[in-house]
Amino acid sequence: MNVSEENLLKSISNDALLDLTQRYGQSAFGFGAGHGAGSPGRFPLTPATDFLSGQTAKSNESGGEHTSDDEDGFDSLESRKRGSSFGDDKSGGPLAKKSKEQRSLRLSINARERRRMHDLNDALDGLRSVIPYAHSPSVRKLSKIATLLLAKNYILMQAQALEEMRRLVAYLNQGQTITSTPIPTALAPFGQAAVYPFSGSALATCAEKCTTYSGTPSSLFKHCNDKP
DNA sequence: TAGGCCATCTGGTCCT
DNA sequence: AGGACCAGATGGCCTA
Repeated sequence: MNVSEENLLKSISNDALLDLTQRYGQSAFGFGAGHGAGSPGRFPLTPATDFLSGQTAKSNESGGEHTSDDEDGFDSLESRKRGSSFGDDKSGGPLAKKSKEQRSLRLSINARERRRMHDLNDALDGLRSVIPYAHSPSVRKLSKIATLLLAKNYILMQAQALEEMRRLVAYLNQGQTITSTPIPTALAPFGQAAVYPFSGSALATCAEKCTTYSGTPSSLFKHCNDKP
């Protein structure tokens, strides 16, 4: 990851991500063959506890199974569907001038790269399956960038919740009880409020969030209709 | 139709 | 040398 990408990720806040993911609930599932009529609508964030059950997505071991069409360079469905002229020696592509040996090498490299990207996408699918957003056929799949940003957000949320939990346990270990003694203000935010600073979290306006996180790249706020 | 997202190809660079 | 990784280019599909 280069520096600019890292800065981009660092600049994304919790709420920017919530908005970002909500944006993806407004249109039909839109990925490859999955395109189709879907009922528009926002997908609600599911409670974090739903994602703490220890469930893990199918592992994405590199070197896993691959379809045979990865091996020949031009038999993949996508390649044929695209009708790309890349490497098409019959249409005068870049490989037309190269020897049979060079072409074979190029096809091998292409297949390897394709396989690598498929592994990467499998890993992203695995990530999508364990981060908190509605997984439904009628809900559009998170984009790659949204997946990464939401995952980062989720990790930060979990880390913060864990810290709050530790503080609560430490407090209780001092001989206090929740029922007899009000929880100190410092511990009160344990839970959603700790990671969602806006009052009435679900009611926070886009403008409020955009203003608060003005450092967020504007491209991630394209959905915001009331941006200041 | 423009813009977003994606898959694929390609050449370069780095590592083993 | 071969493989992994990366970024740029290209074109297809979909949505607003």
